[in-house]
Amino acid sequence: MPDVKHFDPAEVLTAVELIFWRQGVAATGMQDIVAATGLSRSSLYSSFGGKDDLYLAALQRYLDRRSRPMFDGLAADGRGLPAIGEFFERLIRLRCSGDHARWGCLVSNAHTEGPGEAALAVLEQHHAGLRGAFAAALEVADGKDQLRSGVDLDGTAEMLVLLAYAVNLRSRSGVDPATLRTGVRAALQALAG
Amino acid sequence: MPDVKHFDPAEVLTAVELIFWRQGVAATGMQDIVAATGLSRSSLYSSFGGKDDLYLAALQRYLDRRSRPMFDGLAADGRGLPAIGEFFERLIRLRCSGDHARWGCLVSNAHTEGPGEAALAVLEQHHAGLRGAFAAALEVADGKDQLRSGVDLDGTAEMLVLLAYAVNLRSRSGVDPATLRTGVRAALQALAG
DNA sequence: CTTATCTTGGACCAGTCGTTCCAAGATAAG
DNA sequence: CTTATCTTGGAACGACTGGTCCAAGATAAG
Repeated sequence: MPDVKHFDPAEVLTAVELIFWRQGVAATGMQDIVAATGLSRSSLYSSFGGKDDLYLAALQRYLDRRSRPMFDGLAADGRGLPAIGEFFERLIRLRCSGDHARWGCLVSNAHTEGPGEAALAVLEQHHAGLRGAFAAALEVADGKDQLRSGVDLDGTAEMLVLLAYAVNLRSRSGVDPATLRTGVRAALQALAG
Repeated sequence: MPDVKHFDPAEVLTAVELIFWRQGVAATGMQDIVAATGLSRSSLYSSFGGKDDLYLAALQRYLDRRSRPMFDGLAADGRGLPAIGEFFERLIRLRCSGDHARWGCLVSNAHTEGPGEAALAVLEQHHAGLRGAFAAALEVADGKDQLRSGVDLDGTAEMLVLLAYAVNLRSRSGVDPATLRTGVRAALQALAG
């Protein structure tokens, strides 16, 4: 008897994710979302709730569909240090060129958007996921004797996560990707000795 | 003949700097600035221009009065690696405790505020200043044989800058300062070998 | 086709945005 | 004190904010 939705929720959330990613939450009005999705306010509010709910859903979706696959790829890569190098290489390319150049990372950007409790939980998921992936790659590297002796694996995983955040942040300023590469390379060389 | 200003512009700019620093540009209304400074809109607009001009002035002031002294202190510190370690120690303490805990760094935060040309120029000044300070400290460290052989000084300076940005960013999530310290310490240990 | 139920477009809400403007107040030279 | 000039408080501006509401439209079971 009832009517059914005239749109695909997943598709809509992707559009929302993109607009928040590029512009940030504060700079994005519901009007922009209406325009970007083609939906009316009624449909948006009845299906997703208000702006904050929309943002949270976009954040979670970004983590699940964009970040997590990268993390999993890194964790599953059995090469050790080269896997970490390639991760950063891909990250820098992603952040500085292509469709999303200079957008940074939606989750990193969220740090400066005055995230609420729920958003902070997503940040924590993101951090733990990336740190875990680095830790896995470092353990492999250690097993393959790719690391200098005496390297603190936990601390180094944390350091690499920080480096990734910085790449995300700095990419929004339009920094030269070569500059980012020199920084990352210096970190990895210091580990390999 | 003319009247004179009934306030101290420097004092007002400090209040503006604090509010932008804590809340971000987008989340701060002119009303907030009126309340924080005690001035009326007329005085604000006639003396400083609009919101964007105020932000730019606050950004520049932050760089000159807060960042630059830290940079200069680091560059002038003759101890080499320990100077870098203490810089990060002070940074983490500043970002995670005290009056400005969880505020991050106004310049780092600016990356996600859709900075215009003028603001980007300040970001560049900031980056160059911090990088120069790290480079100076690294050169001292190298002269004192505190560094492993084969360390790329330029790349390492860039890496340390990235680390500082990440500390600033992550501090806004309320991260445990001890976690930040382990990451920083891992980076420095990798340099010292 | 009827009917019950959900969705949808778009008008509409009060509140806030950054900004402008002007009369009233303050100032100091003459 | 007069007067010229600048500053100041506060009202007002149109545009836009996130959010609500309801009549009209779409849907599919009976």
